[in-house]
Amino acid sequence: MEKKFWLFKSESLAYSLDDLFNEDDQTAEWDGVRNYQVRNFMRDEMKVGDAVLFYHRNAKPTAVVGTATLVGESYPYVTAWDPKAKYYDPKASPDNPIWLVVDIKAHTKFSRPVTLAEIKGNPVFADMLLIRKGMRLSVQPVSQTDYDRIVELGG
DNA sequence: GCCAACGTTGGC
DNA sequence: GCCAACGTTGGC
Repeated sequence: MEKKFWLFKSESLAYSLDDLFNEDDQTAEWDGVRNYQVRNFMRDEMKVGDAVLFYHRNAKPTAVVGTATLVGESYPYVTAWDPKAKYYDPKASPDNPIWLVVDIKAHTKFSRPVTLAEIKGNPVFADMLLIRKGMRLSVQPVSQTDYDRIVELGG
């Protein structure tokens, strides 16, 4: 299966790339997805070894700050049907989990953030979903070309 | 904190 | 199946 490339948006105040590096094995469950398009990406397209750009929103500045790696395929978010769960969804059930999670492992921290302003200002990134209509997707595919460019800029 | 853009829900 | 109301995202 061909390797794919993604951009994961994180609320940096709630969960930053440093937090991910501080986890055991630098690995964490990416939960809280509540968008069907993103769910379908997770279900249908994410594979072990896919590469992830880690993006901080609500940071100063908003920027891609490093990379991570998908360490497993998606699996049901089993606590969604538990009323006490952080991301409780009354429509979820063991027969119909609805929502999925994936595990990602921190890979690199850029020597400098690649800011949204920089990406917007550079015509080579004009096709990125990040700055287009799909801006609101919290997880989105990126092309290998754009991935490589951003990694090169970030060092 | 504001608010525009977009997704989801629910009445009909 | 339409679409208005409502909720969420996310840049600023």
